[in-house]
Amino acid sequence: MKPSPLITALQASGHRITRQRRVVLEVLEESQEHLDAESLYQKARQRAPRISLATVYRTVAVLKQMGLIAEYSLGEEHGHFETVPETPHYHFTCIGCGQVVEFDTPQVAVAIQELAEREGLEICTVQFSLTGYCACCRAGRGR
Amino acid sequence: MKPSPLITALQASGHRITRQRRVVLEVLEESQEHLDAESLYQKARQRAPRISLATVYRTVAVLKQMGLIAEYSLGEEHGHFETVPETPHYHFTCIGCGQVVEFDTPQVAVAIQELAEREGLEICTVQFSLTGYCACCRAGRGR
DNA sequence: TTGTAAATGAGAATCACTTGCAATTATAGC
DNA sequence: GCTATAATTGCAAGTGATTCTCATTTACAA
Repeated sequence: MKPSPLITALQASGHRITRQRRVVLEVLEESQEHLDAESLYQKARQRAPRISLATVYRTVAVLKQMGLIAEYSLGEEHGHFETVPETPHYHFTCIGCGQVVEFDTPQVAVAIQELAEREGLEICTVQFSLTGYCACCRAGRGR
Repeated sequence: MKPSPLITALQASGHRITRQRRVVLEVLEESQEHLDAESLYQKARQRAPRISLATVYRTVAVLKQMGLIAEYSLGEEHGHFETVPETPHYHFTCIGCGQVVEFDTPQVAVAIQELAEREGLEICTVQFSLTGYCACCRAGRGR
C-alpha cells in the first residue's frame, strides 16, 4: 500500500497498473544500481515468476517515454536504466572493475545550454558518458 | 602512390595493406560525412566489388583500436565513423532532418580533465552526443 | 618463388531488443 | 460484485547490427 510516485504517475497518465509493471517499478526504485534489461528481468522474476523479458522492455519503454526513468549506455552494448534523479548527472564506468561513478558537471549543462542558444537548437537528448580506469584499477595495473 | 597517413600508420603497426583495407581507408578519408558501416560498405563496393561487410567491420575495428578513426553513436541504433580530427568535437543530430552539426565545447574537455584529476581517473573514451531539432526544423514544426 | 601467417568472403551465429498474436486481466460502467 | 472491452501480457518468431567460423586467398619476409 505504498503510493509510489512512479505508480501514481503511471496511473495518472492512463496506464493500467499491472502486477508486472508494479514489480518492475519496485525493483527500479529499490535498486541503487544501474540495471540493464536482463538484470531487471532476473530481479523482477523473483517477485513475478511468469514475467517475460518482453514485458520488461515494454515497461521501461513506457517509463522512459514518460520521463520517469532514464536510459544510459555505460560503455557496454546494452542499455542501463535508472529512475530519474533530482539533479542530473553523468556516468563514468571503470573498464577494470565495472564500477560506475556518477558525477555532476554543471559546466556541461551550461555548455549545452549555450550551444543550443547560439545555434537555435532544441535539445531533446543528451548522451554523455565516460569509460576508463578508476583510481583503484590504475594502481593495480601498475601505472 | 599516395602515401596516406592512415595507410602508413597501419603498415607501421605491422598490419598488411590489402586492397580492401586501402579502399575502406580511402572512402573514410575522402568522405566528409559520418558514414555508418553499411554506407561505408556500399561506397567501398564501388571500388572493390567483392569486399564483404564483415571486412568493413573488421577494418574499422582495427582502425578504431589504433586510434585512427572514431566511432560515434549519433542517436541511431548503429555506429558512425570518422577519421579522427585534429581538434576534438562532438555531434548534434537533428531528429527532424538527420543533419549532423559538429560542435566544439572546450568547456566539456575542461570538465572532463578536472573530473579525471579530482577522482584520479584515467579516461579512455568519451561519448558525448546530442539529439533534438535544428533551427530549420523547429521553424517548420511551428514552434 | 615460396612458405606461412594474416586477411578475406560467405554465411551462420549472436546479442539486444521488438513484434505479432492469442490468451489474460485491469478497470469503467452497470 | 459482475461484465464488457480494450490494454497488457507471454511466448515465440522476427530484426538489425555486428561478430564469428572456416575454408580459401593473399601479402610479404626470406
